[in-house]
Amino acid sequence: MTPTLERAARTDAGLASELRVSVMRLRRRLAAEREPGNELSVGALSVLGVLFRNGECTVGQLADHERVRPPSMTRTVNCLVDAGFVVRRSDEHDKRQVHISISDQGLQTLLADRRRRDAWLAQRLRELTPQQRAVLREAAPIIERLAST
Amino acid sequence: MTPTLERAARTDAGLASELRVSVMRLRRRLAAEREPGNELSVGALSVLGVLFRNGECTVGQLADHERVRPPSMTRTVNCLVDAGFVVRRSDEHDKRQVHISISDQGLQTLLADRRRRDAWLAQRLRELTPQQRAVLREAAPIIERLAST
DNA sequence: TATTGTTATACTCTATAACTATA
DNA sequence: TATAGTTATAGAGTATAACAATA
Repeated sequence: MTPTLERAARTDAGLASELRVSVMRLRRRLAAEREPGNELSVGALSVLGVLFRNGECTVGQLADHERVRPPSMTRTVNCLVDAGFVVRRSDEHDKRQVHISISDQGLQTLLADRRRRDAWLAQRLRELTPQQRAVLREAAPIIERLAST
Repeated sequence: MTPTLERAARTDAGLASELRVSVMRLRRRLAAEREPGNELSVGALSVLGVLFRNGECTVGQLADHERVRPPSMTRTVNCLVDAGFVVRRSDEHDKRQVHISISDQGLQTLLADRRRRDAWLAQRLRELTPQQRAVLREAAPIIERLAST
């Protein structure tokens, strides 16, 4: 069908190119799925997820985990604090550090919001074959690993 | 190892969540790989790729293909025209339409730039096992399809 | 001096709304 | 009236540089 693309994908560079473009497009599509009036950005939701899974983190740890610069994470955390979804706590021993943890309200919002945000993608996934879903199930952690290198 | 996550990924909603976050992170990591002084944005490169593969397109077709709004595509095309990488051509029959095609300079830049841009990801891919690369080779077109639904 | 986080500022990419020209 | 594209403007998310507080 598309011999040039298929051949290209067999090389590392061709696969890199294909994967890069497809990831770019899906991310853009996902970002466009935000519902009107939704106060949580994609990045903020991701931070809530980290706090939920890993527990309390410092701003620096969150920045490293999300692969953004500290000022960007400060801004995201400010939004979450203003919304009452996380709480700041100063470290007793090293007063430079600020610990962030998810609040009850943040947890409830995370779960509800995640369900809502994932609805679009989950519906698209349901339209795939079980084999295709199995491929993505294997691919997701590999992509995650690529991103965290 | 991570029983909660693995269990979650077996449901469509869990897979959606995992895939969404990993795609977000990889995209951000890729965007950060832009070399200093590089005049081509990720979106502009993608447009050059479309023109290379599909030949001449209208602005509207490019906007649809890249899933952006017409004004965004106009801006991207303007950058490419200014750089001499594409050329505009008015339709003879319907003067509202503008056809865009890649120039020789654009093609050379596309190929060189793609090699350079993919270098980081290709290196990461080389660090994977052949099995993992095979999974990604299967996953890329599925992800592309998810994005274009 | 080095580290942690914040503030100030600017850049990139995208969107919506309003507009022009053409059909 | 409807369509293709552009211009004007705004918003979201990110970055770098400079700064404050603490170690």
